[in-house]
Formats: sequence, C-alpha cells, structure tokens
Amino acid sequence: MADTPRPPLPEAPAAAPLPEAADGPYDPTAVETKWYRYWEDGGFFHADTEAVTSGEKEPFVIPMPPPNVTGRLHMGHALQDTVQDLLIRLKRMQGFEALWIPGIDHAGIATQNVVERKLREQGLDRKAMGREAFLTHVWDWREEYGDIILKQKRRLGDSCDWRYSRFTMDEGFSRAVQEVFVRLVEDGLVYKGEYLVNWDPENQTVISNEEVDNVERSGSLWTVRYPVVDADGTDTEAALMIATTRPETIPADTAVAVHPEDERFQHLIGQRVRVPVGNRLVPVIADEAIQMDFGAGALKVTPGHSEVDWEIGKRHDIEVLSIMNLDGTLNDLAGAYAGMERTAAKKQIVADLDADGYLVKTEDYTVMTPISSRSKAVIEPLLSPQWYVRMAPLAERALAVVNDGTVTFHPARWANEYRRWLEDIRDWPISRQLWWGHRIPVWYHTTEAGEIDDSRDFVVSVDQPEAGMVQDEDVLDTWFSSWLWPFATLGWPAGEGAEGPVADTSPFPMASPEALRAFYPASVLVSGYDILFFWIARMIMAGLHFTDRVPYRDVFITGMIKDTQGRWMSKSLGNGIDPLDMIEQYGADAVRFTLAVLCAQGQDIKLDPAKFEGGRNFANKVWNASRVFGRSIETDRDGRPTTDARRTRAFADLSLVERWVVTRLGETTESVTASLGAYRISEAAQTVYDFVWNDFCDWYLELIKPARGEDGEIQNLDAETLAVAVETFEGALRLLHPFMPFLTEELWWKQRPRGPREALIACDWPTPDPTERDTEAVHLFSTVQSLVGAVRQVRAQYGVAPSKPLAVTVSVGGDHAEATARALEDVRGYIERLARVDDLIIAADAPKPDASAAVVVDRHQVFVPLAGMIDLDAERERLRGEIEAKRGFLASVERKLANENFVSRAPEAVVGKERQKRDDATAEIAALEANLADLG
RNA sequence: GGGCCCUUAGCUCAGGGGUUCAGAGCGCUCGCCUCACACGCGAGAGGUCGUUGGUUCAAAUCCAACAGGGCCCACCA
Repeated sequence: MADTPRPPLPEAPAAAPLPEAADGPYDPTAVETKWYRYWEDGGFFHADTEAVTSGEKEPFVIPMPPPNVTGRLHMGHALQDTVQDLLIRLKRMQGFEALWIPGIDHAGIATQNVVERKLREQGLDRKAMGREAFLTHVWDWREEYGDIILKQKRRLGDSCDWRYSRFTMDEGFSRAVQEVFVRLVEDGLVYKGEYLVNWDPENQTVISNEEVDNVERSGSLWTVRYPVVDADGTDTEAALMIATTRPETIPADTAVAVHPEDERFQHLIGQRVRVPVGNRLVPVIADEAIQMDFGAGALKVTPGHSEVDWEIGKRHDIEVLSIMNLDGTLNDLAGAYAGMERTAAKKQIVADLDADGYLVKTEDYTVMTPISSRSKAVIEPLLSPQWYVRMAPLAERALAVVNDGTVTFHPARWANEYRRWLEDIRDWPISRQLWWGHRIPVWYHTTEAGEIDDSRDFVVSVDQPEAGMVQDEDVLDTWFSSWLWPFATLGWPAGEGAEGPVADTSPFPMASPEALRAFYPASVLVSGYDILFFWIARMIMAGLHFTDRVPYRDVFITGMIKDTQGRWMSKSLGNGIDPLDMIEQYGADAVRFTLAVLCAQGQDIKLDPAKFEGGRNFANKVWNASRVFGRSIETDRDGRPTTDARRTRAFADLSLVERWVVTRLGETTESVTASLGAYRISEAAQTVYDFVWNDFCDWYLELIKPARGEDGEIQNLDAETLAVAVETFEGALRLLHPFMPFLTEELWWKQRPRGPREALIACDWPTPDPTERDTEAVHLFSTVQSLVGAVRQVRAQYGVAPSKPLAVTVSVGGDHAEATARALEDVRGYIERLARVDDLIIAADAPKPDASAAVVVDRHQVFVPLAGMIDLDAERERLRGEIEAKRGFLASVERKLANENFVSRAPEAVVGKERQKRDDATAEIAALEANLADLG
C-alpha cells in the first residue's frame, strides 16, 4: 500500500524583513507559528516507507510515549519532547528517514474518572445511565478535548509525522489488542484465576502492584487476646496474644500462626483458639514466616485479606473467608458488623474487643499502607477472579536482550532497575472493572434467562463466536494496549502477512505491512523512569513475544522535572510550571534550549522558571549576531536576500581570525556530533553555546564588524568577509537547529536566496572538512586573545576608560620570539581594535617603557605606559603576590619532576608537559622579577 | 531489610585518573548605554570537589567505610 502523496509544496514564506538597528530583542511569537505551518504544510516531517524499502535511506524511528487523552502538556512532556525532537531533527539532517510516531493513550481509569466527574457536575450518574450511554459521553469527550495535548506539542516544535498518529482505542489498535489477548490465551500465557488482588474500593476495580504506592501512615498496633479452647471448644486459661494493625479483618481469621521453633508455643501448635470476634474456632499452625520477636510472636491468619496470610494459608490449606464487599463495606460473614464501612467497622470492633476484655494493648504504630496511585484510596487485598498474564516466560527473553546488549539503556544504570524488576516478576492482572477500555475478548454462553451459563466453557475470540453469547464485562488494563505501541501503531498484525484488519482501515493510511517492515523496530525510546516497569519493560516483552524482535535498540531515560525544592510538580501543590506559559514568555526555542542544557545524564531537574531566561538570552544573542553581517546582505522588496555570499578564497588565504573561527567551528561540529551520538544532550548544548557566544560573537564578530565610514554610515562588509561570516554562521545554525528549530530556520532564510525546499530542517548535518583546520592559527589567535586580555586587565585595574586609546608595547618572548613577533605584527589590527590601542609596538624582547604597568602572559609581556597613574606600592605588592603564586606552582612541578617514579612510570607526553610547564614558569618568574626590580 | 543516586563557588548544577578538570549559568563587586545585542560588553572576587582510609608515579575523578540528603523495591502482622 502506497503512502499518501505529499501535499503540494507551498512557497517558502518570505523571511521577515530585517529589523532596523534600533529594534528591540528577538520576538519569537510570529516566527514560531510561521515556520511550524511551513514545515507541516510542506511535508517536512514526513517519513516515507519507499525511501527505506528501496534502500535509499536508513530509518530512524522514535515512538512517542503517547500522552494520556486527559493530559495537558506539562514540563515532563516538554523535556522528553525536546530530547526526542532533537534526535529526530538531528537524524533527519544526517540523512536518515526519520519518523517520530505520535499518538494518544486512552488512559482507562484516568479518563473514566474525568468524564464521570464531569457528568456528576451535570447531575448525571454513570451507573444510572448505563454502560453504552456512558461510553458515548466518553467518546464525545475524547473528540472534544482529546487532541488538545497534541496541538500543544506543536507549539514546542515537535516534528512528528502526524499522519501516523494513533489512538490506543482506534479501530485498528483495538483489534490488535484483542488479537494479542487471544494469542496469549492460545500460548497459555493468559489465564483466569481467583486470587488475592489489590482492590481499589473507590474505583471498584483491581489494579496491579505497580499501580499501588506504599506510604507510611500513623496508625495503631492493637494486641488482642485469642483464648485457647479445649477439645470441646471451651475456653481454657491459656490464650495467645496477637498483634494486629487491621482488627476489622478479625472476623475473617481462619487460623493463628506461630513460628515452628518458638519454644513458648510448642504445646499450642495443633490446638485451637477462639477468634474473639464472631467466636470462630480456628487452628494454631506453625509457619516459618512468623517473626518471633514481633508483638507477642503470634500472627492471626487472614488469607482473604492479606497477602502474607494468603501464602501461609495456601501452605497449610487454611480456609479463606472474604468478609468485604467491593465497595469497602463488610458483608454478612462479618456478622454484627455487616454493612459497616471498613474504617467504621475497625473502630467498632476495637471498642467491642475492649469492652469484652480482649483488647490487651494499643500502641501508636507506623503502618505501611497501600494506596491506589489513581484514586489515593487505601487498597484492600481482596479475593477476586481476574485475568492474568503469566510473566515469567516473557521476562526471561526481555532480560536476555538487555543482558546481551541488544537493548541498551542510557544511562546504563537503569538496566539494573530493569533487571531487578524482571528477575522478581509477578503475574500481571490485566482485567479491570471499568467501562472505558478494550473489552476482554471472552465470550460466555447464556442460559434461557439470559444469565451467564457457568456450566459451559467460555470462548476466547475477537469476534462474537455465536449469537446469544455475551462478552466479558471487564476491560483490559491501559498498559495492555500501550505495550504494543511501537508495532501496533504501524499496523501490526497486518504486517505479519495475515489478512489484517488494519491495512484497509482508511483513517490510518500510514499503518501498513510496508510501514511495519520499514519502521519497526524503532531506534530509540525516550521516557522517564517513572514508567520503566509499566511500559518500557512490558513493551520489550511484547515486542519479543509478538514480533520476535526488540521494539527499540536504545532506551534513553530522562530525569524527572521537580520544583525548586525537589518536590514532584503536582496540581495539589500548585507548584507546576506550565510549559505553554514559558513558551509565551520566553519562546519555544528558549524553553527547548534551556531544557537541553539541564538534561544531564538522567538526573532529576530542579526547575526554576527563571532558568528559561538563559535560553531566551541565548536566542537573542544568536538573533543579534546575524544582524552584524546581515546588514551587508541585500534584500528585495519582500525582504528576501538577493546577495548570495560565497567564499572564493582558499582556506589558507583566509585571515587569521577566519582560519581560527572556521577551525573552531569544525572542532565544535565534531564535538557536538559526538555528544549527541552518545545522548550527552547537555554537553552538546553547552558546546555549541560556547562556540556561538564566546568564539563567534565575542571574538570573530568583534573583529569583522563593520565600522562607520567617513559619512557616519555603517559600511557594508566586503564580499569575501561576508561570505565567510555567512558560511560560518550557517554552520552554527545547522548545529543549533535541533535545539532551536524556529529561530535557526528564520535566520537561515535571511542568509542567502533559497528555493522552496531548501529549508534548514531538510539540510545536511555538517561534517567538518579536515583540510579546513589550522592549529597554528588557533595557537596564534589565542596569543592575541591573551594579549588583548592583558591590556583590558590593565585598563580595568587602573580605571582607564574603555574609550581612551592607549599606547602599548608587547615584548614577545618564548623560543621563537622573532617569528612570533612577525606573525603578531601581521595582525596588529586585531589588538589595536579589540584593546583600543592606537600606538602599538610589537617586538621580540622589547624594552619596557618608563612608568608602565606590566603584565606577563605566557612568555610575553605587555607594557602599558601610565605616567602618574601607577601606584608603585600597589604594583609591587601585586607583582610579589604573582611571583609567589608562580613559585609555588613551579615548586610543585619541580617536585613532580624530581620524583623518580613519576619520570619513569608516567607516559612520556605527561612528563614532557610537566617539563614545558617548568620552563614556562621559570621564564615567567624571571620576567616578573625583572618588572619588580624595575619598579625600584 | 535490599538496591540505586546525590554531596564540587552564595544558589542551581556540569565534569568522572594527569593545571587547558578546578568549570558553566545565575547571583555578587568594579567599570562601561563601545555604532548586533543592557536579554548586553569588559575586568574581578569566590571552592583544600561531604569525612576518613586505601589503590596509583598521579585521585574531585577508582575502591572501602562513615556522615548527611533523595529515590525505588520489600509480606514483620
């Protein structure tokens, strides 16, 4: 099946006219919407299967973690999307067929709750209206609000191929989910069983262990007396003291347990005790699980309401009683307490025990309480029939692919967390007692009366097997669809050669066997560690089981965004930072760049909104940088550039600063490419920032910047200078584009005339030209930088106005002083301009003028005559201090060199470096001392 | 109870055997509206890299213990 044809390409929007010199800072708003529309309309985000299947391009694929349909964009999305878009744009530029698959998750419980709450506000009740009507409301809600977050993501600049966008409950996806259930049943990996589950009485559904948070709560530990009875069931004098935090479950006690080696209770093992609530007679059993030193050393066994007890009960074949209803009230088995809510029942039972003389002791106690991460309700362990996935076989393969490196975690330490979870995996309860979700594809026969006929076997089938059968009421866990994301989005199972239902489902033209072949497995998954178990691990299991391949090669785990105090951002705390507000305030590029800088190796980010100022300032810096030489680019009436500045000089014929800046750009390119390749996002951001700000702007632009002519007008740069400026700047724009797509695209179009498809987004990622590298130039230029720095230092120290020209003598030292002096002579203009010097003498070992300040840099000296301005005492003091520091340094170097072990064992290069340091330091000290002596 | 992470400048954090590794941003001090940018420019101050041991010619960097802070797992009722 062919991809939909690309939409006709629009003309490139005219770049906005360059602002006049007096214009204010960069204003991102108009720029961002303009370019997003251009990219999207122009099909620049598109990934086509043909390019891959024909072998023309390698695929690079990222499946976006589908945000919840109830979601609004938050900082976590902004961070993760920044990383994903960065990688996608980088790879697209590097010539990959880059596909970022977006979508939405139906988010079972969350969505059902949101809609239910909304209906309640309108006076409507979910249960009263019934399943079908309620689901209509949910779908309406989804239509109305469900895509908001994807629209918000466009503001960030996300370059997803929206044609691939999927919803976990769209037709094809639902089909895939049900298909998966059926296959797992066939494979013997799904079973139904009645076990103790985590029951959420609020939402009245089962949830998985991963959805339960254990929190410490202050509670009580009650010690209760259980009388031992004789053979007739009559109380004896003896009794067992039992400590419990959950007296409301006493009516469900079906045994009492002690440790088999506990001396105190040997004689009681096998006897019976009377449960002081309900007076049930239960056996005393012995089990290793009992802690002798806890409480009085005896445990009440309540297999129907406690996980530990369930295990103990199983070992000893103890009766299981369930005394609770699904809404958290006690049932008839609780006798007098039937109908009471569980917390009320707890109070009442304690009061009654106390009144009847069974309560021995009440202590304050910190109880680990299981809480539903969804509803925050206290979880009740409850006996309930549910569907489970047998996880051990799936986990085994998922472990293997991480252990053998088929899947790599970044940073690597998350692989340990992953292993730990998989090695101790438990079966996954996948049924949920909800209405919003994928209906379980299990069908039951019915009786004449329309009831489910338990006497006949159920049938597992995607479609209704025969008329009259009814489908299981329950739906599947949300994650039971999410775990198929990387392949179900592409049309699986249609790609398996089966006559798939997806291939001809018109709303998803991109899902096809070809797409699956071309774009699966994905390349990298970017996600937070909060869903490592929920999603990341399960996707790997599903990928291996259903497609026999890993769903992605790399997993990039980001840190989580916290507030300035390190707390999770949450609605209830009101400490959230809205990314859209930040984009309004600072611009999307600024937000992205800031997040990229902060995104260091999986550490959590304590985010202060003021940090976005840094990104904004940088965006502004880049914007203004282009104006320096941008003035020299001619434009037509629409503001489009007409000057096509191209370099004609060979690299060797460039000026020193040009060879320097081109070399630096090459180094930067190499470094940024390497950092991004290793997922060191912040390092890459920092590197390109440093180049643009410190090298390109502070030195290069300062030197080429046009001066005003005689008439006071700003002059244009000559064509050759302009060409290098434009080309270098274009190189920086390419490097910056993945970080700051809008700004860079805007500036890109201002540099020279371009055709409609020559957008920056579609440009090649730069590779440095090895012949355009000049380490000599770098070295000489750094000497210039030092000398300029020295003059500026003198200026600042003596309070000489920056505008006042100075006379300066540079005494060049070092091994090749004459040659260095000649080289510096060639670029004397640099020093004159940057240090504002109007009388510059450069010579090897030039004499020191009278009454001048002296600064030693490297092996050179800079003399600035400042008659009458020098405080001799202060100058002496300063020199002495400097000499002392230098001597200390020299001493440490000499100590090192005197060390036999060091000289013989350290690499030659390291030793050589130390020798060089020694020689330089010695020379510098000599120079400093001469200066000091000169002061008298 | 097990495991992981963090502790570096006033603040937020990079760096992860060898003086380009003692750094960045913010803040602070001093001087500048220098004709791209005050969302700016120039010059500075400010850390014995949590503590103690060890490995090494060499430790902020590797190892161990300890002290703080945080996170994740876990059935002491």
